[in-house]
Amino acid sequence: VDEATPKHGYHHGDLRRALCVAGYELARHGGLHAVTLREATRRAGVTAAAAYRHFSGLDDLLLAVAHLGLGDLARSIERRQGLVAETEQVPQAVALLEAVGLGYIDFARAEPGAFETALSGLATMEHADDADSTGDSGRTPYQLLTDAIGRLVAIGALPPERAEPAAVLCWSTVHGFATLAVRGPIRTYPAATLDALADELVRGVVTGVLDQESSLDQNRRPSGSSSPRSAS
Amino acid sequence: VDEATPKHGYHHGDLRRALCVAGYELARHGGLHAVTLREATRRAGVTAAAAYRHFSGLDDLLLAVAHLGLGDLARSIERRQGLVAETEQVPQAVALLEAVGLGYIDFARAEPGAFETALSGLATMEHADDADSTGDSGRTPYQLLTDAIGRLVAIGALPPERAEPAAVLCWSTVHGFATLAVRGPIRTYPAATLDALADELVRGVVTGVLDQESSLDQNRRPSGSSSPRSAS
DNA sequence: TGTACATCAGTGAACGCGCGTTCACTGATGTAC
DNA sequence: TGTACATCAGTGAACGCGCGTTCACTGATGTAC
Repeated sequence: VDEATPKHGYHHGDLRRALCVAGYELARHGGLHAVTLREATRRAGVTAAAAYRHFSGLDDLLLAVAHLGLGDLARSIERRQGLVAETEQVPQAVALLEAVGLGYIDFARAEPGAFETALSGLATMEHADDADSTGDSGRTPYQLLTDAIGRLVAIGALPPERAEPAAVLCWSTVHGFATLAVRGPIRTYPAATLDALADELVRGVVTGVLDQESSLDQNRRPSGSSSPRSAS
Repeated sequence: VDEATPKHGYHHGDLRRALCVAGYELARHGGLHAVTLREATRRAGVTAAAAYRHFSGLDDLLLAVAHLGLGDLARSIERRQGLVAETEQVPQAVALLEAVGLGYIDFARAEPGAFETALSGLATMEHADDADSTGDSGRTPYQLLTDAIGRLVAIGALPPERAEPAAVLCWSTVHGFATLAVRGPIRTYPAATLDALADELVRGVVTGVLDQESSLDQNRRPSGSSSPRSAS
């Protein structure tokens, strides 16, 4: 992800790459909305039409930019996981799952524009097998999440049929916090407060997911479990 | 929120209202991005410049549209709260808080475009005291949340100093799920599955928030509770 | 009650903007003989 | 090794688009006498 090194090989060298990087920079500073074919080509020192040699159109560039964001998100998670100390099997596996959530929140707070772009729904996160969308371990953010949960299943801390709902619940929780911390009402909180809240949130959801009693008996309470639809 | 009833009183009747409604309709069908001064005025059967008699510009209209969305969101929450059966103090208060989350998720799923617009950060949710942003009870979505939590505090189910973090955690969790259910990876899940997941999620977070043991001792585990910043 | 006037909501035309996309082109690169 | 040629990455000009915003205007409304 280094800039303005045109390493001439052919005409431009690797214009596709340069456009991706320029687009990603735009995303970082102005969010999804700021990523534009014309501005990306301008940054790359090239005519707008040149982009069409490497992308089918704007959407194609946006997708590539989103993949770059997912890669950085994966690296942010990997960094947190790298800090997990070795200990007994279960607590370590728990810590690795918590690191997924904490790294996710780190990235959203450090790079709100890139986060917004990566998670805007352009790249369907599960199927993002693009090389750019993986971290140093070669895994996408989603794979890092499912791997951490798979590990808990493997050591018997989570029943296999709970793996998928667990992934959804963890991801929802962390994603919501990240969103609110970036452009929601808690964006003005001091960083230390957000750190503490993030820790608590992540610990809470992981604990909840592993707690059989609260997660297995879905019909615990008789009050309406179906949903009234259509608002106003 | 009815359409095309110009109830002539002055020139147009109430053009400001008509433009809000037209803009809200655009938001419902196409999301924030689809709300445009020109299209809203077109829908209202009026020249684009006419909007400037009632709004200072596009942002002003967007804010008004977001407030309408918050109002519908509040009503969606109130609908869920209306279904809560009378029972003992604590379980009823718990059910009222859960209803906030469930109504929030209902609204996001039923009206994704309106949801996106209302929560896009235009209206700072806590300070949205506009009349349009309140439900039938005269309270905004945020007030409905803090009221439900305040009730738990009042009956001694939650220590007062936990009220604010509890609000943040509940909101984050529910908001994340709503986002992922609307345009995230679980948007393709069958409705019944999402219903079940939403129930589980909401119950889980409320339980977690009320569970003193997991929420009060913040330094339970020694592993890093500060945060490494800056990604990539 | 009727007329003159001030107000002001909505008009219609125009502005500049940046965008995505197209097209015939040019000129550097790599290849065939 | 040198020349002729095909390839194709990037050019530059142009297209139409819808947007937000401005401006002098008009004509209906409400008010003062």
